[in-house]
Amino acid sequence: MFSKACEYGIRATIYIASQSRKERRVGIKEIAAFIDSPAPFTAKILQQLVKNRIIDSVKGPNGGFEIPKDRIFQICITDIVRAIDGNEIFSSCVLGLDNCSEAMPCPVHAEFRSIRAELKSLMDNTCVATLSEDLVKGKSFLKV
Amino acid sequence: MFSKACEYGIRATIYIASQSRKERRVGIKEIAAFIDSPAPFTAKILQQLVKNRIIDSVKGPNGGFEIPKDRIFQICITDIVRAIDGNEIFSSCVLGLDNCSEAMPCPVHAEFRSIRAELKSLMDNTCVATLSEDLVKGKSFLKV
DNA sequence: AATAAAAAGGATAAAAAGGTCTAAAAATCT
DNA sequence: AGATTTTTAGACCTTTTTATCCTTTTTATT
Repeated sequence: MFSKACEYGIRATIYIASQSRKERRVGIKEIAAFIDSPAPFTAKILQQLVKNRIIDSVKGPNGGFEIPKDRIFQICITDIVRAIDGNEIFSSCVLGLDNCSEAMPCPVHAEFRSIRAELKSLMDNTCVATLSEDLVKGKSFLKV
Repeated sequence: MFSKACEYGIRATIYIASQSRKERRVGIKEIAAFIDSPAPFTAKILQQLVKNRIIDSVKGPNGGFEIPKDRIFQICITDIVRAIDGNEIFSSCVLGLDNCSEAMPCPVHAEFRSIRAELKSLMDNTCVATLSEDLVKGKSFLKV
């Protein structure tokens, strides 16, 4: 469904959010260890998230990544996916046709219409605040 | 969502089914031209589908690929996807965790539970007969 | 029997995704 | 100011996916 990069990106964002709730900035090594991902690769992905204004970074001693507290309520899964995998997952044809549309639909176009809308809606309405809250409470996990 | 191989596999199966309805066997070149896919690569994918008893092949002059008429009602999208991409799409964690489960869920596990079930149900209940019928009637398309 | 037509199989190549490494830049602390 | 810590940036490597090509096998037709 998502690329590896996107999976790591979502997991990292949720972890950073969980720590930002406690006013803690976290470094790349800590993030990679907590979400069980390759550190250098994860660093690359976080750079993309910084450029897309999803997370903030601070260099130097006591630096790291963080998310302003109010912003964790605004960031939804869609934002992270768009920043890393782009818009294709929402817009492209299930069977890979270049110009699939209501006027010239692929054979499964109608069948997938509503489920794709549901998926989009789900991702639009699931914010990082909720996801990180569950993590903090020990109700969800980011590795194993 | 699906690999390129799987997209071609589904498109090819629908086209073969549409011709099998008319008792026509079709060769790889015709299939690739109709669904606008690379012929040698598509041939490889069809081999997998033959091994998985989704389609039949006949060698020699007037040979090609076909699907017994009654079988087009039994083949669903799930069958094709399983034969090519395997079961991961149905079973693996959205965020890539190895042991994501109800007991140790990833942060989006609950959110995606019902939509994944819907997706599975949709794919289980969409058969090649319906899809090829729409194609024959000119209501759906397999290229451009 | 010879020929031609078609899929099957295997080796190879190109492109994309996934992942690593090192040097540079920025910020803090002493 | 200098040393240290941390992100940033870019080049590089590896694996997987996508795609091609050539030979072999099978079958039908003449």
